[in-house]
Amino acid sequence: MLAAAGRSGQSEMGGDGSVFDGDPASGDAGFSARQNEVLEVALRLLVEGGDRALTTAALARAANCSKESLYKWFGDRDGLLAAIVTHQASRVRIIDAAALPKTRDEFEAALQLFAEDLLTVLLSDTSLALNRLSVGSVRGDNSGVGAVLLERGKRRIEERAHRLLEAGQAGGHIGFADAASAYQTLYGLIIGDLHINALLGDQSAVSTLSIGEQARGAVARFLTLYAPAKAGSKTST
Amino acid sequence: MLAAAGRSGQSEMGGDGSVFDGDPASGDAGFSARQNEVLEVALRLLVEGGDRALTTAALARAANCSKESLYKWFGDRDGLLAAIVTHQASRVRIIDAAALPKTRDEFEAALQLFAEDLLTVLLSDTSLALNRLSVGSVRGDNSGVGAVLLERGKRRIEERAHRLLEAGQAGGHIGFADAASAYQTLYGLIIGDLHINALLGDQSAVSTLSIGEQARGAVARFLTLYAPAKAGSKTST
DNA sequence: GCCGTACCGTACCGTTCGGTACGGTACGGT
DNA sequence: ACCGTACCGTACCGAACGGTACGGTACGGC
Repeated sequence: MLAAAGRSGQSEMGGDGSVFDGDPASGDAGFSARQNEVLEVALRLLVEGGDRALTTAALARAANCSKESLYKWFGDRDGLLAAIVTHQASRVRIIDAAALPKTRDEFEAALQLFAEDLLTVLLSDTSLALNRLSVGSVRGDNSGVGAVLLERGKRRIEERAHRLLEAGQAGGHIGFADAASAYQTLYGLIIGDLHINALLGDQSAVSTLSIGEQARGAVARFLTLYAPAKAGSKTST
Repeated sequence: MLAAAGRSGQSEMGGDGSVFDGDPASGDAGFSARQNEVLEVALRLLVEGGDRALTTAALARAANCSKESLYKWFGDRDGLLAAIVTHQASRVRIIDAAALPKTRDEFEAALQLFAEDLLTVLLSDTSLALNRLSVGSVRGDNSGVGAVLLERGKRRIEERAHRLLEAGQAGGHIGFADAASAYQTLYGLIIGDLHINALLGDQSAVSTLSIGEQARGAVARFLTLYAPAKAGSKTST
């Protein structure tokens, strides 16, 4: 199982306004060019038609490749799904370390950017399709595609957030005792019930509020809660 | 489609500490005793084995009923799934109207109870299985089991929360301009990323923190944000 | 005693899908 | 000219599943 899945992050960069890399074939993750091409088509099928639309036959036909090649490359249908997740994860921009915020304004801006990125990614058609797929394939003791998505997607975002929070505390902009708890609060404030609603097919999800507005509100609330020099909260628990 | 699914809420009651009714066959929702019995078995199969374990043949065998009866009762496999969701929704206790909180302490207690209930329900095996099922069956333009779950499950909780928040504002315990926004904040603070993690099969979900602790923290943060007479927050947005 | 109703158990059908096998082709190396 | 590699396209197989049909049985009404 999981025949082809190696290599970790490399060659990160991001400059434009999008969270995704523009070039469909740039986010190498250990697959050949042809394989990435096929995975791209698979992803498209998945987004358009959901789980059941992604049959090996349909993928072979849509991608102009043979089923035999699919099984040679990915070994298994689950291997294919895992490969899709890995492939997509390598396409998401993760602003790495480097320019950690120093001033208060920089910190707030970084927080805002993180919130917007999180919302953009989590509510994108691609991510929703992938999450639906992963959620649907969790069987009892786990260890399926869901685990792959958790590892390749969520964990990385979580790490970025942790670094950001640590930097904020180091700079004296925020104060917290438990980083994990603080992160969970931040996540909750940003996402709310938007993600699960979107996953369940509720179209109204974000349309009411722009992503920028939603992110701004979340950041403001987060700072209200965790900014140290402000109001006299007794920090329960 | 959706052959047997009528009748709305009726005969609500709840007294013990659990969020679920104890009697498996009490939460009538328009189905006969035998049908509820079968739905109960279906729910068990779904929880134990996920989507793919719930085949009509397997259900018929496990519940000692014939496939023909299944199709007579629920018309369709989707009808069966919808019936399962409806059936389970009728089993969840929704503390209705009546004793709305007056004093500040009552309000906080009600908030705490709401948070604990929400966590208990959303992280229960049953709810997770149902959510996985619903999420997995969202095809493009929606209108599947996901919609049913949204309508029968989430909306009702949302309404309860709204009444609670309104009561809190009426009593002067909290202040907000937009109820929907306040609810979303409350939801986010309570759930965070626990729900999606649990849906993806992450066992560690709640084990770290007890539900009571998690709820307490969320309520404290919510009150910090929305209590009017406390610190001088400028209520952004 | 007769009939209708509701149900069970089993067998059956058509379709779909994962996975395999086979023949054919382009291409680069030697 | 020959061969290995990598690939495509198609056909095929076996299993599983949704859905239907049929025979049999318990039971209540009359």
